Amino acid sequence: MSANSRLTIAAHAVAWIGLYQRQGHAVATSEQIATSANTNPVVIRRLLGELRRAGLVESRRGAGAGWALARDLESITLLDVHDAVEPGPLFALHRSTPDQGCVIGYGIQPALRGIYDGIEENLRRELAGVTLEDVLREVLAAPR
Amino acid sequence: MSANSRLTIAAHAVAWIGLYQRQGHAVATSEQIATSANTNPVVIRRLLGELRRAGLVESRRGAGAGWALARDLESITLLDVHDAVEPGPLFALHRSTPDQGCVIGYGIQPALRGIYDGIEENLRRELAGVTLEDVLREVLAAPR
DNA sequence: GCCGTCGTAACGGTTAGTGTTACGACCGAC
DNA sequence: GTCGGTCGTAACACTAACCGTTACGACGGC
Repeated sequence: MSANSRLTIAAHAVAWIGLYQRQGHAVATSEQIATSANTNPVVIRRLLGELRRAGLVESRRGAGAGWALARDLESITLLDVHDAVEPGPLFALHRSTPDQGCVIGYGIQPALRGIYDGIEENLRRELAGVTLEDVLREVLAAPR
Repeated sequence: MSANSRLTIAAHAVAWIGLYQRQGHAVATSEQIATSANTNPVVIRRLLGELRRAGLVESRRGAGAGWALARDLESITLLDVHDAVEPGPLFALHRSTPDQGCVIGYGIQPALRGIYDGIEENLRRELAGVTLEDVLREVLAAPR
């Protein structure tokens, strides 16, 4: 499947809440975020729910309810968001285990797993090096 | 994203052909490779067809037909295979363009694209650092 | 009690990957 | 020239994931 946009929408939501809070508001609603991201409020609530389980945001219910950051933008990295909304590995191995009687079939999975693990570890380091504060700064730096 | 196994199966096929040729055989059939990878010959032919378009393998038709490497295992990298069988980007942006009247919605796509591009460039460097010769060596190094 | 928002279930549409069948195209062997 | 094995590719069904949408109960400030 072509890549999905879960990380993008989740990062969008977190940056939006962060900026909104800096403007003096206590909470942001899924409706507001959905308007900015041009999607459905339920999509936002689902993603933010996963971020809440990861301890990145908090939600309040009842009247005047909405979402707030649980941590500073500086302490939230793209890796945090990624791990919260993207469970699977980057590359998958065979769907059904290859022929264990074949030399290649026997050794290919350990070999590729080792290679893939190293690559994914590097990817995670990259994602961990970008905070949502960085993202917001670059967003605000866009020329109009 | 639920990862797919196209890169894995394609690398499996290339390594299999490479080893088979070292054992003195001229060509490998999709049937043989499919048996090793525990999948369907058509799946192998489809993937190898993309590798052929990328200039990594060659195919012969008619009787005694099959597949052969077009280049040395040492000169084929995981990046070559990846580019041949995985067209899309790693992370996708918004499906529908965000609200351009919103500060976040306006700047988020350029910001994320820049970040994503840097990460993908690093991923490509990693993949380019692993040859199919490396893969085959690690495959054969598996203890029985 | 009212009303706005979250939380979540349920459903359908879209897309991609995968497995499978089928059949024509091709070509070496004989 | 025929035969038989393999590629090349279309076609279809199945699965899974993501996404959008509707609906409705839960919650809590007012």
